[in-house]
Amino acid sequence: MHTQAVEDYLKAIYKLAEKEDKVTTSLLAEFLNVTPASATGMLKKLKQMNLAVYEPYQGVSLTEAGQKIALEVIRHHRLVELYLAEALNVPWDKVHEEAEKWEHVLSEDLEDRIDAILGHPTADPHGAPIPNRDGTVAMPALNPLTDLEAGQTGIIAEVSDHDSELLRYLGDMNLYPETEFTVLEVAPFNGPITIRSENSEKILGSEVAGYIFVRLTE
Amino acid sequence: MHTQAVEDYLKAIYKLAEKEDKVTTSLLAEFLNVTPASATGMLKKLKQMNLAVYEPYQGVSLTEAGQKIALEVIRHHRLVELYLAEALNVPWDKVHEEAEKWEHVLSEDLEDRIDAILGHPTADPHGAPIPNRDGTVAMPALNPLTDLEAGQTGIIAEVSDHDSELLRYLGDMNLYPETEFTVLEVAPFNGPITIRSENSEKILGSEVAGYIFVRLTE
DNA sequence: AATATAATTTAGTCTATCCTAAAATGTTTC
DNA sequence: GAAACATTTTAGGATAGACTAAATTATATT
Repeated sequence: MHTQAVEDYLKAIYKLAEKEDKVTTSLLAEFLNVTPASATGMLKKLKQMNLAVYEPYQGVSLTEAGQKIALEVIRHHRLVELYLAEALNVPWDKVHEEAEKWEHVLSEDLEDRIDAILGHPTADPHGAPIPNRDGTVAMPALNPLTDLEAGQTGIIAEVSDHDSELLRYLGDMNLYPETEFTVLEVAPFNGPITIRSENSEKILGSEVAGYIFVRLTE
Repeated sequence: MHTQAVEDYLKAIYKLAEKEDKVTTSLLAEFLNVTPASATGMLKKLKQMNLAVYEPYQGVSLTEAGQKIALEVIRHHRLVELYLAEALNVPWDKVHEEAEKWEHVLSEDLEDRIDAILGHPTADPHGAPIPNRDGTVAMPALNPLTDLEAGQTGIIAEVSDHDSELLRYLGDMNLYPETEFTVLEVAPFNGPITIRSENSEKILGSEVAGYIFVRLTE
């Protein structure tokens, strides 16, 4: 087994690599709330363990072995999030924080039991895909809500889970994954976006809208 | 929050103090699978944190603050054990090992949810009492099965949970807590004990019988 | 009471992970 | 292409918790 710090670094590198084209030491350090010097130290160790490809000043990427572990940790995290929400009624703005601790202590046996009880789910409460046991992940192409234009219809697929205040705000408006909506108006200059869902109109600032990712239905 | 090691030591001291009249450094070290030197080091730290009363060569005991933490950890452990058994169908010989990890990451919020879902239970799957939130524990006086004589009737109250092979063995014979039985025969010289429960006769060696604690019914 | 044995503590290392401060390397700008 | 600035690495320390080996203290035996 690897230490929690190793798992956290691998997960962070994986997640950053999804968004950024190059994962730098400082980016990683900021994401994990450590100093760049600490990140450098860990990167050397990950390299030595053959979990990461790293050359000084060149940024990092994961080896196959490293990615496998990262995906396992993410799978644990998202399964736990969903389990907490479904079975223990933990509000969706709190599941991330709890899962952050639980992901490191989940045995494979328990993972299987939770997976089965949940009916082999494919997404966590925020809509993020749950990797399969074999290390594959379905990654549908999604659009940020800010990309849509008036008249378009879609379904909320995923929302960013890092800010629990955002989640509470969205929860108050009943904007959860799988919610259908129609864009009524998009104000210019990054202005607010007005949508209709469940027969009520909601106005979202562009920052919030940028954290919501959707699947277009027409 | 305290470190996991601190919590483990406090729990170990508490548990040992239940059985032994003096908790020595080497006893503690053996229980936790560390060297006596390591235990000495931690005891100094626990003393400094006002969690334990410790004088070199005199053994340890817990302060009120230390006992409170120990009981919280034990409460977490036993609630998790029961939850794993009831909600996730984890076999009773495996719950201890899993709970050993989970007890340290359980938030108070989640503890309350689990407690409520289980209906505020008073005993874990092995019959061990679950401490209350306020730090009180019901400790009924129990007798080891080896103390009974032929003709006596009782109910299994608790079984030792440290050896999972023992648990599997007892499980195979359907000897779980709350099982009623009658002692049919006690062979002399620490010989086997024959009991009848659920209409079948079972013969238990004295070692096994010593790990079973009962409530007399007549 | 003296010695032998057992238990315990001290002293000094080791690993993991973090930190700060300083040095080195890269990048941008003129 | 050289200064100015940003990024990254190196060097040196801190803390937690474990270890081994040696020293100390307690207990048991005669």
